[in-house]
Amino acid sequence: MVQIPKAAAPSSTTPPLPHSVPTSADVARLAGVSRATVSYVLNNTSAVRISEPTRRRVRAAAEELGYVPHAAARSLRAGHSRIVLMPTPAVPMGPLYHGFIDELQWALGRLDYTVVQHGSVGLRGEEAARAWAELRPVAVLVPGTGIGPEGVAVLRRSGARAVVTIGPEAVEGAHAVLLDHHSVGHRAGAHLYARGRRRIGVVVPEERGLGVFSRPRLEGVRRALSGTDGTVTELPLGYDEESAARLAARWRALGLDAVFAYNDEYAMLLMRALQDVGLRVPEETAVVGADDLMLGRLLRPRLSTVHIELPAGRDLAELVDRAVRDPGGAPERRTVRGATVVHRESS
Amino acid sequence: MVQIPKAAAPSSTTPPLPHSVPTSADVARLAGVSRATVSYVLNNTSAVRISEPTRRRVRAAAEELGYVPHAAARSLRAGHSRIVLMPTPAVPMGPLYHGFIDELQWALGRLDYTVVQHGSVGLRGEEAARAWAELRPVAVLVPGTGIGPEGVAVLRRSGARAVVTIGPEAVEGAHAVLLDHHSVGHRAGAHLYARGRRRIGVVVPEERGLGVFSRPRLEGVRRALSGTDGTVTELPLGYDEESAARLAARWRALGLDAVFAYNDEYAMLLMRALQDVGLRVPEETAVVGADDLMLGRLLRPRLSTVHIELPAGRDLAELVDRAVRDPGGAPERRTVRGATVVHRESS
DNA sequence: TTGAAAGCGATACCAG
DNA sequence: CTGGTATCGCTTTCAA
Repeated sequence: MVQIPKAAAPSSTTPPLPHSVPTSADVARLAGVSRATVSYVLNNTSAVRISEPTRRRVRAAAEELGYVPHAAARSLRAGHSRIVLMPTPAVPMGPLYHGFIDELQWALGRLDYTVVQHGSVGLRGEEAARAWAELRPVAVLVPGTGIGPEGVAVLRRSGARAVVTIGPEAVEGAHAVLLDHHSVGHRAGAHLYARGRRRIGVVVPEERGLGVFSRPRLEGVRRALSGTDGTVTELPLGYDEESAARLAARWRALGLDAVFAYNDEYAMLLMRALQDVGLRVPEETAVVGADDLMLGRLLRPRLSTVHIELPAGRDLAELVDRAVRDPGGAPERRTVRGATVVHRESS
Repeated sequence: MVQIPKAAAPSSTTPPLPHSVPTSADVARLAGVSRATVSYVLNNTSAVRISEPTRRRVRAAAEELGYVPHAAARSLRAGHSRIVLMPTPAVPMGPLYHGFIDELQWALGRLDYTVVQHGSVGLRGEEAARAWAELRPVAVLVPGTGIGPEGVAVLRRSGARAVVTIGPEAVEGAHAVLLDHHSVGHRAGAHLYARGRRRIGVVVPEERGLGVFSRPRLEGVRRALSGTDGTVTELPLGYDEESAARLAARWRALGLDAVFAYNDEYAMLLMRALQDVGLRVPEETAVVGADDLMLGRLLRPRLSTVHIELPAGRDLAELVDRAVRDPGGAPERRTVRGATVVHRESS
């Protein structure tokens, strides 16, 4: 552990500042009052009346010293924090997800929570949960499948009053926002079938970690076509031009008349490659993406897509807040079924 | 402030757990040793030799109770944290930036820092700095222009051993990674001029907050053309199809033969709109983007772009680590000049 | 209206 | 080798 001398010998570049961080005791000393009074004034404690002159002296002293309260000390004393922890997913997420996180963060901020994104490098399961628990968050929002029942238990034991998973499956003991990837695939499959397509390809990204999302989407397409004369073909695809070109090269051999491309970005990649080998979209092959990015509207043909209605950041923030206030409540499971096909020109 | 009873009356759904969080004292009690010994064992303190049987008893007790150390208490005692704070920029950032952040977070994690992203809702300048300072981070990485010299001073006074700004301009007292947007524009301008274009438009996004980046880029184009027979026209553009369509509708009237579109996303938006009104790219109008996203390679014509060489997350992480270990060192200013034109088909 | 003091959880010194 | 104990910065009774 690094040694930090409490007061370094003033270097020549920093003349007059031995530079120890001011505490409330320093403020008290300067204002000529007790630390208690400082606390009362700075927190506007209503249960106690402090004379106006005293208040002014305290505030002035705090200002002069540049006093900033110490969050860790405060929450140690209080016995709880306002930290909402969000592990950063190891998987590269798209713009849809990033937008969602931004909104959520903003909404939680409004409710006076401090959002902490924690990149847990290479830790998994219980080990990761333990690392998160050290921060004693009041709530934990876990995207994807970064946690199991044991992990949830660890967090609850460490005082987390709410654990919410955001992903394809629920976890014992935690609240869950269930992103129904299955229905995303199902909608896409049904749409393509309804438009007369029968031999349907489904892109499965090769990027590791995406399987959690792509598998249920694939499964959804399968389900949509089961019992019909339609067939489903799995198409591994890496997110790069060569991979797409390779796939496009053997496209005619595959004999497919439609493809659900996992999401809009893979769809753009693949559609481009198909057009480059002379395939006509949608005449010879229909293409459907997902996520409804701006991008899709700009393609020619305009990309059909599955619009996914993520929960508003505000709603999720309120779910968290409710769970924190009533930690005894039964785990809420909220399934997001907002998948709808946006039919444009590519299908 | 919310009142949280220390031990809630066990609700009917949670039968046998009054559920107070285990502390090192609990572990000590269960293991039949003192808290000191627990600390020694759990931290593998080498200065002190503890007998193997005792170690086992302590570890077993910790395991049984599900003990997790309390980060706040620890760093309170230690007098410093390993927190690196990164305020989330209020401005919507693109995939380039998100990738950079991910990498940085990962690299800092490897150096055993805890990265905390803090969404400071609506706070600005010194006020924001104060909110950040409450967490007593050992270092603060500020993207964009979220902080001034006073803010830096607040953070340093609160014990931050390194403040690094990542953006277009340096701030007194802080280390700086200078993203040279000026040269991005300059490169684009010079490229277009060299290819015979003379009446050059420059897209300026209407989205608020992007001005910090777009202004220097515009200025760079101006500089590249100053003293030549080329002209520069400022083109406000919102990130939506209508705005692009409006701009495209009056394009011929503008009499431009080239446009630097701020970045690849705006470039795609605009190029699409131009093509939709029958303009040929690049014959009638050349288009250049920036950021070198995958997206650009997929467009037809393939999008020329300015590739921006962001510092590797690893390098920046090392800069932070160095600054933390030697807080007296003079502020490093590292200018990122890695802007190079990638000439494809649209120019 | 203000002050003294206890204590949150963990660590590290100094005795034993 | 192990156990008291002071301490980090802050809040909050309880007394004065």
